[in-house]
Amino acid sequence: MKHKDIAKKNRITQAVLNIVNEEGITSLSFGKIAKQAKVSSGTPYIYYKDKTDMLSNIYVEIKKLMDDGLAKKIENVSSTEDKLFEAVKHFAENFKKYPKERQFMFSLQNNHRLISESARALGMELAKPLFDLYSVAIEQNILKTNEVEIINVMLFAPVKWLIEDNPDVSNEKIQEVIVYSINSIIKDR
Amino acid sequence: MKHKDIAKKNRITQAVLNIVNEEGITSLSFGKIAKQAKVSSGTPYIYYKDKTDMLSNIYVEIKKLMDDGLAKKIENVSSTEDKLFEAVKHFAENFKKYPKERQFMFSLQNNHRLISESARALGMELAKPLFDLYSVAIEQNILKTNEVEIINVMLFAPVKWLIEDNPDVSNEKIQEVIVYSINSIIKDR
Amino acid sequence: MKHKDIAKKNRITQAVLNIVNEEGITSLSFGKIAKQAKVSSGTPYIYYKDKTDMLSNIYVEIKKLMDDGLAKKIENVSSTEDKLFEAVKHFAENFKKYPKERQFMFSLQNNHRLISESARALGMELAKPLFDLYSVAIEQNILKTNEVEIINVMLFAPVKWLIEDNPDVSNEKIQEVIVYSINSIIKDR
Amino acid sequence: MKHKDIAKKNRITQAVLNIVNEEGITSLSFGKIAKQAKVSSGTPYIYYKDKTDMLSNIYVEIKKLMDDGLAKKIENVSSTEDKLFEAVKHFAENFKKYPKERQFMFSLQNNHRLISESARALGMELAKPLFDLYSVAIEQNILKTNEVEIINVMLFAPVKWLIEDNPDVSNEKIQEVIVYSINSIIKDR
DNA sequence: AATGAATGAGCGTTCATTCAT
DNA sequence: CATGAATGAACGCTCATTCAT
Repeated sequence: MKHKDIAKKNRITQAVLNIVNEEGITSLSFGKIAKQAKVSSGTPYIYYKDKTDMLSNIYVEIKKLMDDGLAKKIENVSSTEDKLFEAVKHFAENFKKYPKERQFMFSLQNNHRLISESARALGMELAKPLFDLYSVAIEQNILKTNEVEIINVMLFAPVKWLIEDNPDVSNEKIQEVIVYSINSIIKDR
Repeated sequence: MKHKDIAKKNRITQAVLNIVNEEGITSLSFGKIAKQAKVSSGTPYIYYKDKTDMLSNIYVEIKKLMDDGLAKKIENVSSTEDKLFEAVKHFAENFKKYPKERQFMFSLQNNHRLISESARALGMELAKPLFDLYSVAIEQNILKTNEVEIINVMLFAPVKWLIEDNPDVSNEKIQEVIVYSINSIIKDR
Repeated sequence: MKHKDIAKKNRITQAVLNIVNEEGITSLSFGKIAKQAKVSSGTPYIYYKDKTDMLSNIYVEIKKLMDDGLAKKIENVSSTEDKLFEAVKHFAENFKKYPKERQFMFSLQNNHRLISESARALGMELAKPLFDLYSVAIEQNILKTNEVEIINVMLFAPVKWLIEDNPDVSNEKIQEVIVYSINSIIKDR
Repeated sequence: MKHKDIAKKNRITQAVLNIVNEEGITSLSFGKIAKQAKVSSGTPYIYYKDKTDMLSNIYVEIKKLMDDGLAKKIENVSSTEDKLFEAVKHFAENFKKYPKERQFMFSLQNNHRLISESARALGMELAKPLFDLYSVAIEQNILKTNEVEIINVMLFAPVKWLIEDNPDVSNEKIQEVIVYSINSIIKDR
C-alpha cells in the first residue's frame, strides 16, 4: 500500500473512532465515515469487505495497540507480583492515553454481532500472555484464588470502570484502585 | 372501550429484552419487536411516544426491579460492613436472576443517547441509598478511602464483570469475588 | 340527532376548519381532529363514512353557508346591474366574515380528490342562481360579453384573490375592486 | 465516476408534476414519485436533501420558467400600457403552455408550508420587475388606482382563474379577458 | 352512541452495498 | 485505485380505519 493509501485508511479509522466516541456505536454509518474522512462512500470497500470486516480489523488493530509494550514492561520487573501490577498499570495507562480507542473497543465487545468471530478470537488471543502470567502466579501460590476468571475481574474491572465512568480521573485515583485490586487477591505475607 | 392489553405490553417489553440480549442494542428495531411480540408495527406507539420513550420507560422499570428489596435487606443487618455486603450481594443476585434485564440496563448506560435525560436522572436517583450508605461508612471511618467513586468501583465492578462475562457463573465464585471486593476497601482490624 | 350529538359534530367541524387553516390541508388528520375536538378517534366515523365523506359534507355545508342570504339580497334590488353588484359583494363579505370556511372551501377545490364527485356537483349546483343571473344579464344585453365563463372570472376572481392574499384587506379596497370588476364587463351607457 | 443522470432528475420532476396535477398535492408521495419516474425510492435523495428541498427547487425552477422571456417582451413595446398588456399576455400564454407547471406552482403557493422560506422569497423576487412596472404606471398616472395590490389582482386574477377552470380555454377568450382586465384599471382617455 | 386499542399500509428518510465510470 | 450515483431493504413513525367493549 502506498503512502497516500495509508493516509486514507487512517482517515477512515479515525473517522470511525470519532463517530463512535461522539455519537455512539448506534450512530456509526458509512455515510458519516465517508464525509468525516473526506473519501467517497465507496472507498472503505476498497480496504474492507464490508462493515463487519472494517470494524473487525479496526478492533484487532486497537487491541494490538492496547497490548503493545506490555511484554517489555513485564520483563523489566522480576517478581510476579510486580509483573501483575505492571500489567494492570499498563492497560490503565493506555485506557487513559487512548480514550477513543478504549471506547470503541468496549463498544464492540458489548455488541459482538458487529465484528467477526475470528476477530473476537484474535482479540482474546492477545490476552494470552496475561493469562499465562496468572498461571505462573497460581503455581507460585501467591494468590488467594486459583480461578483465572476471578483474578482477572479483581485486577481489571475496577480500574476499567473507573476510567470509563470518568475518563479524566486523576492518576492518583487510578493508582489507588490498582493497589486495592492487587492487594485484594495477593496473599498476605 | 377496549382495555389496554397488559399482556401485549409485556410481550413488547420481553421482545425488546430478547433482541437486545441476542443481537445487541444496535440490532433493535421496531420491525423485529413487532414480529417477535406478535403485534402490529404500530402497536408500540400506543404504549410509548417514540423509541426513546420506550427504551427510557423500560430502562426505569428495570432499574426499579433491580433495586427492589434492597432497602429491606440492608435494614435486616446491623453493621455497616454487613450492609455493604448485602448491597453488593443483592445486585449480584439480581444480575444473575435477571440476565436479560441486566444486559439491557448496561447497554443503555453505555449508549445513553438512546434514553431521555430524565430517565437517566431517575436511574441515578435510585442509586442514592447506596451512596448514602457509602457516606455512612466514610463517617464511621471503616474504609480505606473516602472517595465514593473508588468505593463504588471496588465493590461493584468485579462482580458485574464476572457475571457479564459468564452469566452462568457459580454462586460460590460470586460470593468469593464479593468477599475480596469488600475486604479490598474495608480497613483491617 | 340529540343536542349533545350536534355539539360534538360541530366540534369536529370546527376542528377540521382550524387545522386546515392553521396547518394546511396536507396536515389534516383524524388524530388531530379527534384531539382538538375532544372526541375519540372513532367518533367521526359515527357521523361520517370516511374521510372523503366527512370533507364532502363539511364542504357542502360551507358552500350553503356562503350562499345563504344571496337570493334575498338580489331580490331587494331591481336592476340586473345592481343584482350583479350585490352578488359579488355578498360573497366578498362572506369571504371576509368566514375566513376559515373560505380557506377550507378553496383548499378542497384545489384538491378535488379529497371530496366526492357528488359533493362537487352539489357545490356547483348552488351557484346556479348566479349563472341564471348571468343569463338574464346577457339577454338584457347589458354586458360586453355573452360568455358566462368570462363574466364569472371578471366578477369574482379579483376580489377572491385580493382577500386570499390578505384576509384583513380593508372594505374600501374590496369595494374598489368590485366596482372595477363590474365596470369591466358592463357596457358603457 | 458515474455522472448524475439529468434524464433521471427530469423524470423525477415530471413525475412530481404529473402526480400533483392528477391527484393533487396531498397525494404526492416519494413512493409514487419513484414508481412513476422508474427510479429507486432512495434516488430523489441524491438530488434533493428532503421533500421540502425537492419541492422548493422545482418550485423556483418553474417560477423561472414562467418568468423567462418576459423582460424582452416588455422591452419590445414602448408604452407602459402595452407593457402591462404584454406582461399579462406573457403569463397567460405560459399558463396555457405549461399547465402542469402552473398547477404545481399555485398548489405550492396555497400550501406554503411545503416549501422553504428562501424558495418563497426567491419566487417573490422574480415578480419584482412586474411590480416595478406597476410603479412606473402609477407615476405616469395612467391607472385608476395607486394600489399595487389592486392592480395586480385586476390584471392577473381573471385570466389565472379562467385557465385554471378550463385549461383548454381558447386564446380568443383569454385575449378578451386580458383586454377587460387592462381596461378595468387604465384610465379612460 | 361512543370509546380508544389495535391494525397494517404507507409515509419520508437512511443505510450498506454495488458498479459504471 | 477511487469515485459517487444508484439501489432497494429497512428504518422510525403516522395514518385512516375497524371493532370489541
